[in-house]
Amino acid sequence: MKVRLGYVAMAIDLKDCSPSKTITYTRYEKLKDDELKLYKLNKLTEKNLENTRRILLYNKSHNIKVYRLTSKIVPLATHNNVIEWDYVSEYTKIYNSISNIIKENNMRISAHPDHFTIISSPREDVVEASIKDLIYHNNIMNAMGLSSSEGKLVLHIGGKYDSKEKTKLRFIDNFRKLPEEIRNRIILENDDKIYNIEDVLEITKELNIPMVVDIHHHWCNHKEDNLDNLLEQIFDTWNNQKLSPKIHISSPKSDKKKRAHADNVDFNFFYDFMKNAKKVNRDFDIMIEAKNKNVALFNLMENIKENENFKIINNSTFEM
DNA sequence: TCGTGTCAAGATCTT
DNA sequence: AAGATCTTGACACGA
Repeated sequence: MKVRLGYVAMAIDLKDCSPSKTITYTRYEKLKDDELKLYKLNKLTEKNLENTRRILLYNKSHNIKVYRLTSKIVPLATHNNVIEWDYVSEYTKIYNSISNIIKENNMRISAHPDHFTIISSPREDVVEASIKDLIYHNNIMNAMGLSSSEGKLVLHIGGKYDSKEKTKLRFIDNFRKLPEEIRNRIILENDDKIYNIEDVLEITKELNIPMVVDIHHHWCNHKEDNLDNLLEQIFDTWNNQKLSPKIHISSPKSDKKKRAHADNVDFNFFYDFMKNAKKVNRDFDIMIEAKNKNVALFNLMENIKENENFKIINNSTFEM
């Protein structure tokens, strides 16, 4: 069973390399005229794309194939009062360069629109804004040459609102109204408070889309502690996909802050899960969601090296 | 240049 | 009905 590790958004040891530089709306508003506003948006976007490119080159040199893009490449991208501008054709060159790095190195690139993007909300304005955000992510992925079968967007189900059951139905209804290209990108994740693995599986099976299980969220929010039965079902949601299954992992920060992410991934937390995964015995990828980002990945690999049950393939890949 | 309050966005709990 | 909290990296601003 071969497993690859990946990380989120930024490499913390790369100096001055944030791919999420931004401007607050308050400050944007204060800028003298549209020309200056546009200039500012352009400069930040260019920098973020360049830094994303640097990170991908870093990943290449460290043999890291799994990476999640930041959602903040284009500042204020979907803000209603910000001038509409073309953040794609302005930078064809750099998008193409990014695309080439991804293709040549066979990288798996995803994105995770943040918690404001909720298609199950009973509020129409929230759903509308969410669709706008999905379109933005889709534009970025297309610009980077990532097809719907490669560039996936991870979403959560949403809040509880009236009831979980009604919300699930609303999710399904609204999902079906989305453009096909976007529907094909969406994969669903269990959350740490409301929608557990069983809830998410119910929806992904109905919509025939993949599920990503977050082990930390599962630990915070579950009916059955045991993953044995569920993991195979979760991995099976990927059967008609080009990509192999993916899971998210992080470990609780402390006893008091169970839901917060720790700096690194606790090896025992990871190992407990891996024993479950071994029973399914299928190749998959792991997204590490720890404060120390890429360094947490390297730290975990160090622990893995010390354990005789694993065989190291390279900096980010191992067999069990 | 360093530290700290604030920031586009939602939802939920408290008051 | 309004405010605090969750969570996050980076801005904004003052010392």
